[in-house]
Amino acid sequence: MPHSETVERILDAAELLFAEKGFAETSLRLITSKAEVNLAAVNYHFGSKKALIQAVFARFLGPFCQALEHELDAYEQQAAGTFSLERLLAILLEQALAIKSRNRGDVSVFMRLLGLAFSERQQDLREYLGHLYGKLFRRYMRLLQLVLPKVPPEALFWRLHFMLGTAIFSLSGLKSSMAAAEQRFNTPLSTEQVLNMMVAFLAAGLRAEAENEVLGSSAHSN
Amino acid sequence: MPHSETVERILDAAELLFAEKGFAETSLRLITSKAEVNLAAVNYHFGSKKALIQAVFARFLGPFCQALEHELDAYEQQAAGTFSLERLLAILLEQALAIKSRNRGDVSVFMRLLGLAFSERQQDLREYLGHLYGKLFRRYMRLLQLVLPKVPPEALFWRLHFMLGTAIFSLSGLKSSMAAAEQRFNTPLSTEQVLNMMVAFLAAGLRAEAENEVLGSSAHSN
DNA sequence: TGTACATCAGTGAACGCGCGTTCACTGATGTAC
DNA sequence: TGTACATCAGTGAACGCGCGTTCACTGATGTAC
Repeated sequence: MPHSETVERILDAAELLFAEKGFAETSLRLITSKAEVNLAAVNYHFGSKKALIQAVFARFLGPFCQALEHELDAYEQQAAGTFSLERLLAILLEQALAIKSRNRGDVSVFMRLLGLAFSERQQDLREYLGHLYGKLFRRYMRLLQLVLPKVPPEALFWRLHFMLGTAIFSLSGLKSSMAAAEQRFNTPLSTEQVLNMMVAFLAAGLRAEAENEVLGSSAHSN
Repeated sequence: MPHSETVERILDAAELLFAEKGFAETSLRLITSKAEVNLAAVNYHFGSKKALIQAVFARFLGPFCQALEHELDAYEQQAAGTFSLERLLAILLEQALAIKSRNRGDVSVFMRLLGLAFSERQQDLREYLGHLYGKLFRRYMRLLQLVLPKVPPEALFWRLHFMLGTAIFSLSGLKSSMAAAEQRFNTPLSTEQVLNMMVAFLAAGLRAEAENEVLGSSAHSN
């Protein structure tokens, strides 16, 4: 998929529209008319709608993972054994935030796309991403474990899932939540302030002492 | 929308298929053939696909909210001023779990539908739900505030969003995550054990001390 | 320098298909007199 | 008890529409000789 202006315009339009409406509800006609490009150009350059979806993900996840990897390298060298959980979380969120300005979008676009990858019926997309970025995911998990030696690996696995949920879900709807918060409390917050709150929330959750059994075991087995 | 066997069969099929594939990718033909019912029956009984979607939500959210309200009543009377955060969270998750056995589904169905309500382009669905269940949501938030007097309301608002994300996201993919965990650690967990871990994670996150500024304020403004 | 050909980004119109919805109709059940 | 009519759940076939994809084609640019 080499570069031409048409290719870039299609990717730009598709990225925004997918984030806004999901894959199924975004037609090629909508994408090409927003991109001011011929309808047939998508199939000419990408082959199919499915391949366009993968190209959209490759274009924004590639730089994100590269930058994250680079930041982790730098931090590992500099911090040399004295990692901070908060800093590790902040690095992750900062990279998500950095993607936004690169793509003239806001974080929600990035996070909504990530959310789609998990929630939509795109099994092959998930496999494709897992194959490309699984290594980085495992590296991040290893770093977290290093910082949280007292948390058993099984618990860490689940807490990482909980954390993913918080990040993807809350940042997907960040704009509308910020509007709701401002209307309610009359004090506008910056994205950075919200992310700082999120880091505090996640760090405390990840550090939690071992759980009690609070659910009634009367509960309904699976 | 009174009761007839046909109506129930349509709702059952639609509930499962919507949870599995989303709204746009679930056609009426698919629903009616799974329900073994005539194609025209959906429009006959519900009027439109959109109205069917709302009916699906009303059917499972109604009982859920009623049960939750009832449990909160009981707990408020019994605990009389000595609430526990963990118990409050457990009550919420127990009700989600109870819905599952009522509907012969598993929790994922319930949570995936909830997730759809937040993520799909169904603005009127969200308004409809907000109107019906906003009161209960605010009651729950008030109870949380009571248990967490040291957390400022603004922070609690955000932490509640973070918590929603964890619950909806992780429980949506619960089955596949549990399979992945079992493959990785060779020790099968029950749904209740996962939920206990989630309560511990959320309780610690909700209780977190005030946040530090860990994000570089070099960051890109919104 | 000129001509023939290959390459390739892009186009316009059409393809068949599955979609949500509509409509005239059926057949069973209940009600009025 | 019998007949006429109303109601209503359900049906089969068709409607127009928007979808992703295909295809023959154009026109500009580069290459070979």
